[in-house]
Amino acid sequence: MDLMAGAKRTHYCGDLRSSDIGKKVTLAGWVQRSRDLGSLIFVDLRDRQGIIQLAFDESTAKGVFEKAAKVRHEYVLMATGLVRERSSKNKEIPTGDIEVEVEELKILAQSETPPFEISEDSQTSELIRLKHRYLDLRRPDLQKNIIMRHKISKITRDYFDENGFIEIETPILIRSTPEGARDFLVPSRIHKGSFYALPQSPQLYKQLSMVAGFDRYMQIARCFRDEDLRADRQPEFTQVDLEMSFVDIDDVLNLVEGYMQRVFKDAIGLELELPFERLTHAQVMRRFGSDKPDTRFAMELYDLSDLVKDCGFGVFANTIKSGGSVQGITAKGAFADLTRKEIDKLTEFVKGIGAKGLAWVRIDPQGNQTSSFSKFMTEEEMEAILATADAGAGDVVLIVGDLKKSLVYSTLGSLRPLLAKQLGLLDETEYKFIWVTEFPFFEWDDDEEQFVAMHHPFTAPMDECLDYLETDKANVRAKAYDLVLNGIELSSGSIRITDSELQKRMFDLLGFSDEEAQSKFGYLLEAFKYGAPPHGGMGIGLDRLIMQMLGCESLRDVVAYPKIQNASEPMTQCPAAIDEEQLEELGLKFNPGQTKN
RNA sequence: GGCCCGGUAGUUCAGUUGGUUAGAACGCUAGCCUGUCACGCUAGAGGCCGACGGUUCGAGCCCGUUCCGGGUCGCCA
Repeated sequence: MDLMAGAKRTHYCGDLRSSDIGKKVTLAGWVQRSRDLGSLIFVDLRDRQGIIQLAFDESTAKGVFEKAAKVRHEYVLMATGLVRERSSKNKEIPTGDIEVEVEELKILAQSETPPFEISEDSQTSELIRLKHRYLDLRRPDLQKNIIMRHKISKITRDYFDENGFIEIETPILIRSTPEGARDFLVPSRIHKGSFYALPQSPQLYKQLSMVAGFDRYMQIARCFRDEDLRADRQPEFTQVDLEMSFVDIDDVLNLVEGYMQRVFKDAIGLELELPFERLTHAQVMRRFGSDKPDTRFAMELYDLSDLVKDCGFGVFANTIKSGGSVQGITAKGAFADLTRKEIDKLTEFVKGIGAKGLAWVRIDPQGNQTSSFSKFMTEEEMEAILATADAGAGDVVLIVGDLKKSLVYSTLGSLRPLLAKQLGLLDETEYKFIWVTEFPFFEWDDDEEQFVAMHHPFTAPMDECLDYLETDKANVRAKAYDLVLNGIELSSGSIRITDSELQKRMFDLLGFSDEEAQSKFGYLLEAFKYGAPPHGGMGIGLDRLIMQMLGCESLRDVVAYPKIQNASEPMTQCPAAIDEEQLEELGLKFNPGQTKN
């Protein structure tokens, strides 16, 4: 049976308007809802553009009317008829002034009752929706997101094309590199016992493409990381990956700013002001306690170490005497919100992330103080603290001290966004970008008790740090930069090392022997022997960007077929066991004793 | 791996100090209905109260274990 015999769709349901009145149209779509009034039937037909009302009444041919009466949720229909003005209009929908007086009706497919209603703002649990993602994706909000994603991808390609970039597809089956996140591995059938890895990013290939002379490369690249999931972290994700030759930091930053401006304007009609604020890593840490601060609100950190070093409160004084740090933030006007009980919750929170505790001062609207530590302090000392804290009536001061300055930062840095959310300081419609530059080159690793590379080993140090790479590791800064949007790390990049002498120094510093460097990155080092242009680039998290632009809470709302928290996909139930024969063919044996880690 | 929250009709939820036959709304089925648009009215079907074990005369409710989902910390150069 040829269901479509002779029929061609002429319009999308959601595109019809009053201007189409009198036209004969053929529509195809899914039944959103039908209202059977006896000898009058209305069917709301939905396609990706929207909904139109089909009308069946006494003038409808009998066979057609009876077919309309049989229609149920999510049946697939093709309807032909005349667009006419409605006798009673519906102001709620764009097509509410018109309807289609149906002459011919085909039921192209029936549908079982769906497990959940296909509607905007679904209240149904995500698991049930993901098991039937093809139904979930019929919902207008997800349709909108996925279509917007398409649009953003197109704008992205257009922008980079216009700026002379060439899209190059890099391999998905690549060599595993031991650095960074855990690799997804793919066993080789031909080379038994050997494995491909899925790329965490096209990093090395894009650098090789610079050596190859492509000069400006970009790719909308799928990347893979075998790490635990979060609301903003999927095991496979998409990156706008780019690399440019003959550039320094500013060139990359300027280009990416231009991209952001373009994509926000063309996709959601928002004009971003350039340039974005550029702050060094040291500056953002000192001011916000985080390398990806949300700068839509202030609540900046201040250092109380000098003020409390001789004070009567032993916790503070001893911390400073032992070389630690005491710092605070002030929640302006938070007296009513931050009750004792709420502060207790915050204390639990900070203990959960490693802090010893939380000292606090609450000032009521009349100016009366209550505090967790004032009984140990003189009046002058308290006054000095409140002056630095810029705290007055109605404010709450929160103070953290620790031997490790980094812990003080991370605690207050985590407290800031939490408080901002709780106190309603966040403007959901605001987009605040900042560049964080000059990341430290090395990071102190408590476990290994040594400095380790914070970035991949080809990241170039800042020029002025070249003199003391070996002698003052803590102060070596990299030509590495992040773009942060509303407290979310959107993208990350660097200028790379292309000088073989410098590269050798870096490997020495990072504890790579020549042999190790050769065996891990030999092909890149070899390539660099044949004329490597200076280059640098960036990877922009496309999923996160879209998520932010659309105001979504989870990546799953902007990825068509996402994984859930345990890294599986409920619809296809992957990952799944494979046949014995498949294992055998790969020369693999499953060891059930090692299923738990 | 740790911590927090959740799991009761198809869906979203309520369920009192532990006490007869576990409810509501929407959805579904059938009938009626000429301007609905969350149509209306009438009737009906639909439950392993996540699973296992324990306490008890009696468990949706209390205890233990476990499974599943969400968030988060670790992790993510």
